[in-house]
Amino acid sequence: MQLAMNESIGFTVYKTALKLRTEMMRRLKPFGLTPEQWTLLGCLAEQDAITQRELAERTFKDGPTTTRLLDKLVETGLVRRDGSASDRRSFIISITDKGRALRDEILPVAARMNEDAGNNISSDEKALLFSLLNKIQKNIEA
Amino acid sequence: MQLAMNESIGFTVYKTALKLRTEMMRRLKPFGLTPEQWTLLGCLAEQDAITQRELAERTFKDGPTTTRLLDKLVETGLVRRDGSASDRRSFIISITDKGRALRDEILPVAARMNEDAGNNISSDEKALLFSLLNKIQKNIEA
DNA sequence: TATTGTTATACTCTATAACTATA
DNA sequence: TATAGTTATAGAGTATAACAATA
Repeated sequence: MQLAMNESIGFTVYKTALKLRTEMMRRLKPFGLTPEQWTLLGCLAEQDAITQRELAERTFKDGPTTTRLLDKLVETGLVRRDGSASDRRSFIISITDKGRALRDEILPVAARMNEDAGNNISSDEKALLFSLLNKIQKNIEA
Repeated sequence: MQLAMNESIGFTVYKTALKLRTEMMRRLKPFGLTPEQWTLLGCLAEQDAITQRELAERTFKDGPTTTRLLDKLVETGLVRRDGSASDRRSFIISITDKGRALRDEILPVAARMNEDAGNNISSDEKALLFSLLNKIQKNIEA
């Protein structure tokens, strides 16, 4: 099975993802954020004032996960939930000044993480890696 | 951030891993196994009668996680925990006949999953993908 | 002293389904 | 009917620590 597992795309990708997440979690710990919370915060820093649903789609998270992650970010004052004027079912999610400041602090850490993960991997190889991973995702959705 | 997220190795690998796991979970549901339980069962089918510690190392799971997963597999009668004769601290983990039968049933499903995920990806590309993912893991460990 | 494995705590995230409120 | 979001439940992972039994 050692052989078969190492030939499994799912197992190999999953194992790599867990290691990456664990290391990112370690590096984000001083900032009090998890990798997933950071994904939302980083997304909002680029695209502010979007609905919860749109945020969920952009970060590829499902409804309940987004609700819980946002609860935490609101609780720590990094993000704001405002009722939508046009649709009273919706919330408009915005990043606060505190959230933006924290994001600016974390940005170099995230960049460094990406550099470390991609050490000794050429730009061409990285491009191919992204393209293959995207192809795999599309294969699964099909 | 849309841009930055798609340039992030961690985010892209993680997202791919989640999609793969979700689909695998769906396919394993009729057999009553989760992807992680399947990993243990498949490993044992190839390498029977190993210690719990060795199983954990082969599947890259930590102690508490392995304990919990094995509890479930023992409970459903797919796996056996026997005390080791040579080291009375250890358990020898074996797959039962029921476990082996289930494994034989699932094997083609797992193979099909791997084929589907790797659709339209050449052998050379797959080899490169595995090599890059392994390089990333080593980068993180360093 | 070190190792094997268990137990416990406290979080985190994901998937799914059921639910409320609104469109 | 469909959609936005919440809540509840269950499985999985991480981190940490403490612990018993054995080497």
